[in-house]
Amino acid sequence: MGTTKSEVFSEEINELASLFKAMGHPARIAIIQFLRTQEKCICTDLVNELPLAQPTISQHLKELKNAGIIQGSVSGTSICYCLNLEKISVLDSFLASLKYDQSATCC
Amino acid sequence: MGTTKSEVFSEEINELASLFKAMGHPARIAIIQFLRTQEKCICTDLVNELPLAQPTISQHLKELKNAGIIQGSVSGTSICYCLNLEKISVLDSFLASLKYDQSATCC
DNA sequence: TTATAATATCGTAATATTGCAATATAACAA
DNA sequence: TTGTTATATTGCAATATTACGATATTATAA
Repeated sequence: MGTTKSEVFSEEINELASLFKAMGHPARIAIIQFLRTQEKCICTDLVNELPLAQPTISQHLKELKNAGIIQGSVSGTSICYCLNLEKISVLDSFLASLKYDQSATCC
Repeated sequence: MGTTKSEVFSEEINELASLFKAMGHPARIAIIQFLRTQEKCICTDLVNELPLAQPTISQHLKELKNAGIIQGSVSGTSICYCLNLEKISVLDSFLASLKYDQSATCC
């Protein structure tokens, strides 16, 4: 126990869950919000922006990257991290599909 | 350590993160998907539908309820759980706001 | 009352996550 | 080369999550 039983669920469900999970942390939401407002984003900006240590931020960036929510391209000594709108759309479509089904609310 | 440093983030960010977190598990996505297709939903249906033990499903339902993503009303011996579209909208709006900001993609 | 059925709670083992100091790496500058 | 700056990785302690058996609760039925 302690491990999520992902084997028993469809790939689609697992993908959605891991995307949501990647966004399920305040630091990662803050990172995403900051990325939205920046033309380019390098990690140092985040270290100055967020009240977390550099290794912690690096770790959160890695998780967002693993989930595919952000992309990073090396740019000299720094790195440009950006949102991957395709993945955002996957979540957005899922949520939208819930909203447009009226029978979903019965309580 | 081991605890999320929520104190250092805004309430808005923490609320978004906890909603995303609540959806960040395949069983909970499956529950939400199942709720979407049902007129009414009682827990037994889920126990038959999902390959998880009853206490596990009950626990996941509780987490979704705590986050406000579903609502439950007692109906005799069983319980009718339903989606709370308001919370879904909170997430949906956040994601939509990311999509409509073109400067977000620079990589 | 006694049974039964539906759901919740408790307790706990296994595992995952979080945060960070220390350290490593990689690119550029002097 | 030697520094310096930006980011990543390692290791680890503290805490959280997951899954489920056992058990409790609650509502109705017999």
